[in-house]
Amino acid sequence: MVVRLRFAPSPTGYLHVGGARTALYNWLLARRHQGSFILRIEDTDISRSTEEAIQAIMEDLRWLGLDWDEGPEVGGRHFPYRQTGRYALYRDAAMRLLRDGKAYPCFCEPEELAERRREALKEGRSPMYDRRCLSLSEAEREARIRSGIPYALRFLVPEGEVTFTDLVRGEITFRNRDIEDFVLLRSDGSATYNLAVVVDDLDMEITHVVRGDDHLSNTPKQILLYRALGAEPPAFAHLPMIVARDGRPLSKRHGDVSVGSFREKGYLPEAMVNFLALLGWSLDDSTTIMDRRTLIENFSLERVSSKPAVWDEDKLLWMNSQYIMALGDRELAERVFPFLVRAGLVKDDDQKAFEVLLKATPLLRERIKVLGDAVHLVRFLFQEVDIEDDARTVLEDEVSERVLREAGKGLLELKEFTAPHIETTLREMAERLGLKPRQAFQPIRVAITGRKVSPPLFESMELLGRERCLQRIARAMESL
RNA sequence: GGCGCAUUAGUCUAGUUGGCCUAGGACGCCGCCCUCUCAAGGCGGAGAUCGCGGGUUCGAAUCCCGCAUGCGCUACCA
Repeated sequence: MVVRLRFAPSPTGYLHVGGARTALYNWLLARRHQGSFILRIEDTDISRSTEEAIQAIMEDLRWLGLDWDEGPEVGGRHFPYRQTGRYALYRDAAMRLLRDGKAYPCFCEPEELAERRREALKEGRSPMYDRRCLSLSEAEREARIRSGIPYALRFLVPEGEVTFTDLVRGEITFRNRDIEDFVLLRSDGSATYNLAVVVDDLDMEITHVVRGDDHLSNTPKQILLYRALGAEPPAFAHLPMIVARDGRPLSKRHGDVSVGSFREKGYLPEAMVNFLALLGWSLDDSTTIMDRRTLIENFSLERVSSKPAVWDEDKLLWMNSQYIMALGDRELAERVFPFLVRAGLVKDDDQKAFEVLLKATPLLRERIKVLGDAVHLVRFLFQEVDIEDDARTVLEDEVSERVLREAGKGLLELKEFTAPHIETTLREMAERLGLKPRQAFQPIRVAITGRKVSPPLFESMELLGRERCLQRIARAMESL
């Protein structure tokens, strides 16, 4: 069997990490079994859906490397891939159910229903729809329809129960009497979510529905719909939610968890994918770093955990640093460069600046966890320094002036201005002055980079060049 | 209120059919080494009576029952 999986976000906002993981698992499964991965936009809620959100979601998916075989911008046999425009399909299905006596019109007004719900809840009863419109006589029903009273279409939930095997959690049973006659078509004629997904998944021949845990309770309704439409339901798998440390669902309160924000901070998509994959799934008892290929070859729903995963940004950060360390010089420089541009340190097309960055890359690699970290580490290479306040105290030490003066002299006389020579000279100087390396080098570091923390001093100096090093040392002395 | 799902260290998890678990790996944390700062790296360490209470069994994190807690659904939202 050719598997077909889909990711069906509703474009009411950006893509967050939970959605990204759902998309990833679907994609992984599709790739693993040489099936299709479909992107479908669930914009039935027109008032909350935006075009920007659709674009942003697609951009984030592409950044993660989750390409879709069918969907917006790539097309496919089941066009269109957003629910707006598929109304006819939903209506046809609904009308078929109505004709078959599996659905019925409901004339109750929303306000009235809400009121009844409140009452039921207050009295401790289940707030289920009481089916009052089901008992309307045929004549009465006709009369109301003819007089133009707006009505919704409700699904007539049959008796019995629904049992299905969730690929993650096993067998689950719901009693139909706990399910109310839910609305299929709103009184304005639009389809509700439960009708739309079923019709779409059916039409798009989806074989596996892999989605968040929050849809588990919707599943029996959808299975009932499949049966009523005379179709076989797909396989279902419900992923545990991703929650914050306090155990609550991730939300804005817990910081920015949009995929885009991680991209902007300088996380690598491959690290993101690796980390996301491990949030609820594991290969074995010890493997943590896995490339895309390994993921594809090994991913399976059987090894998906059923308990909620806590979003642990510390671990993501560590993982990102692992991926950064594995990058080659040029590759890393190319990825870092745009961050320098954005920080205003260099111009987009500054080839010379890129070459400088490329040479600095080996000094950076083990010192940054996200690409954005590079900015403050290499700033001194592209900008005159402004000595930071807490670095100032280093210069206030009484030995500083002597160190800077001697260093300046030594460097001036240096034949070759390269890291090894600089190091030899400065170490000799330190010894001459009876100073520990740290005492001798910190003032120089501050003078050169403006900060107490920097890439290795001697290499940094070589990169900067003798001229500018001497200038900075002189300037630091003046400021004393 | 009803229904459903979940419960191994601060965190991600391993633990597929009960014994090889004196519960394994990773992040984080602590200490030492290395060292021009910061990292990276090396070595070592603390941290879980497997939510609680019963039961089945020679033997349970693993099976059964109950309870508690958390989360989800219970919309003419998705």
